[in-house]
Amino acid sequence: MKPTIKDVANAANVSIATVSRILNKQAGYSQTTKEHVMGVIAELGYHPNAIARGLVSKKTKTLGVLLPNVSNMFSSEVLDGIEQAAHENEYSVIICNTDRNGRRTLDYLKVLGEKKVDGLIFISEALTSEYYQAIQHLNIPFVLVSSMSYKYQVPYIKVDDKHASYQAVTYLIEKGHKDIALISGDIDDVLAGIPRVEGYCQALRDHRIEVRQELITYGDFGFESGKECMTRLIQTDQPFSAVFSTSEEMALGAMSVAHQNKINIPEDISFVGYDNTRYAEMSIPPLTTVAQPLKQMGNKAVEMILTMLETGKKAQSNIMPHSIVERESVKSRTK
Amino acid sequence: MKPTIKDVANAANVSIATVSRILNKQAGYSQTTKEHVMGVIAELGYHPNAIARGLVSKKTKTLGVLLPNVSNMFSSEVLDGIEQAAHENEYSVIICNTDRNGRRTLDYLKVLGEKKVDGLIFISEALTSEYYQAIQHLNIPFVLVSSMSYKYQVPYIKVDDKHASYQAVTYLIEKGHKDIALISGDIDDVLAGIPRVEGYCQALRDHRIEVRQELITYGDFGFESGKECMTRLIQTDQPFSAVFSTSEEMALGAMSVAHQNKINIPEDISFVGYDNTRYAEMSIPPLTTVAQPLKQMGNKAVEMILTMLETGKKAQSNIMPHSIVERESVKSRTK
DNA sequence: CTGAAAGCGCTTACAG
DNA sequence: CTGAAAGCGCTTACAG
Repeated sequence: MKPTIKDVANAANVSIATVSRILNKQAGYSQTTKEHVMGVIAELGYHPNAIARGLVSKKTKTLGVLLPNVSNMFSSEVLDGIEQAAHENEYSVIICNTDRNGRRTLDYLKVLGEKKVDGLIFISEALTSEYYQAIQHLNIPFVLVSSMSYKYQVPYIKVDDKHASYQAVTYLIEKGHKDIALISGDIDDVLAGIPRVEGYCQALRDHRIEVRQELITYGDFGFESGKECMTRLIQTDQPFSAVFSTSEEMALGAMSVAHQNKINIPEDISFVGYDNTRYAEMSIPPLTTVAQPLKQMGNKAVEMILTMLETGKKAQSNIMPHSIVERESVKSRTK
Repeated sequence: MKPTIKDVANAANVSIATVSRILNKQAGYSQTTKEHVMGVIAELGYHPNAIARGLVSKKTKTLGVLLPNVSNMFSSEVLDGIEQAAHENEYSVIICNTDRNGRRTLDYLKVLGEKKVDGLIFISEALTSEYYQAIQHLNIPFVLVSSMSYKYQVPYIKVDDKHASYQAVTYLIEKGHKDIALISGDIDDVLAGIPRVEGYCQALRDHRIEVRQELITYGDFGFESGKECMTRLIQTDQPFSAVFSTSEEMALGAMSVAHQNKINIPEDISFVGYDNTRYAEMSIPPLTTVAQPLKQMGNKAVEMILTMLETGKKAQSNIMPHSIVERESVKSRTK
């Protein structure tokens, strides 16, 4: 069997207490015994049992992350950042694919509670009061990524959606576009839906361009819905020279439909996306897009959890900077 | 504080042993006491501590998965399948981003060992003898996904790479193509590199088409390398009407370069990819590709682990079926 | 500088 | 059908 702390204590002729102290770099042993014990540990190939340690220390050095979809670039890149920062700080991460399903989420919350994770990260999930209660009960730090709550005071980290959207549309206007269609996510989405629509409207108004409802369509952030929206847009027969899509996937869907309809990008219609996942540069043509620093947001999220773990206080929320990454999907009509 | 098993035992006036039995659905209590205890549990909002349970039962109900890259569609989709099957069987999954780095991988293996995961899954990682030794030492079931080992008898689950590649090229030949370029992954890659090149060569030979080295290029499976390969291919000045790329990302990279060079797809050059991640259908034009059942492979991998956990015996390896998914990136030149 | 002992929250023989 | 007790592998006062 695998050696335990007892085995090394016996072999080294010391008590398990001093082995423990040495392992945990606490004070209370001479340099000599330390060296001797370390030798025995190496010799025996001893590794501490994190489960036993967790039982007494009440710390598991693991974080739970709940996300709506693992095979989606947006969450993947945030997850990448989380995993990286976690590993650097010697934490593990357990992933939970909620599928945006309430029961599933609550179920995961139960499991994570039983497994005693030290902290929780929600990626782009709206925080229902049911979730909030459950987490409150767990009594561990948690943060929201690309989401926030008006009702509860929960630390979050996100981009200013309205502002980002405003800038994207302004960018298009500055490139000489006036007839700009919008492909938005869910209208009911208080976080990634409404604010981005507002940013769009505001930008138009600030430039004295009329907001036309026929040019606004609503999808669900996914590829298929982007296709549907674009199809509807084409069918309205309203002319437009550019489309701003509030997710990368919808932008790609819209571009596919454009391509099917022999619409040249950007000659006939310009496109601006949102997110800046790896696939923005992989599309044809490469997508100009509003960039969210996804990986950094993931890093930051674990930093926040760690701070909360250390200080016991709520971390401060962070609004991350966004930017426009110019590629080749927008045609300038200014000259 | 959170109630423990002791609290419910006290409140219910029974011993912790019977509470434990009820919780674990073992025999040894009357229906009456069961109901009574369940009532107390609900009332107290008691949840068992999985860490304590794990310490005695030697089972953590968690699996470790090591993958070279989390923000990559291939691994993401396999991971999705793993997470799903794990959750259905009440297992959690800890993700470890190895970055194809030996030290990192070994480090993760150490951590996973200390955290006592019940099983291990490697996604498209070559099994070095160093890894093998380390895992052997852990003494837990593990399986390889989209990989295998000639040296060690480790259960794996993958597609027949050579055959899949053979079929893709044959498909192109049947569509009337003779000058077919190849964009392969690493030449040194015994698993996803060489076999696919062999399949390509074999298909050509079987159809009495000369294999020309100038038409074979090597990348690293990534987008950028796909671009580079395509650039080189164009520069050789050798004519070709189709390219087969052994990864989706490289195919997308190659298509981007084609687009930049005003090469029409598929009118001028046809493309066939490999993997069939979600992005195959999202490209312009939608990519015809060799499909690997990624999500199913993930499902299957956990099934194998569970079987090994139950029977204590090595699971049988699985060769999963591949297929050609026809989309719009190949032009037929037969008529 | 070091050790004996209690305890973390469970499960599992063992005894009745 | 039920309980007392040992034990899983650690950490942490406490005492010396």
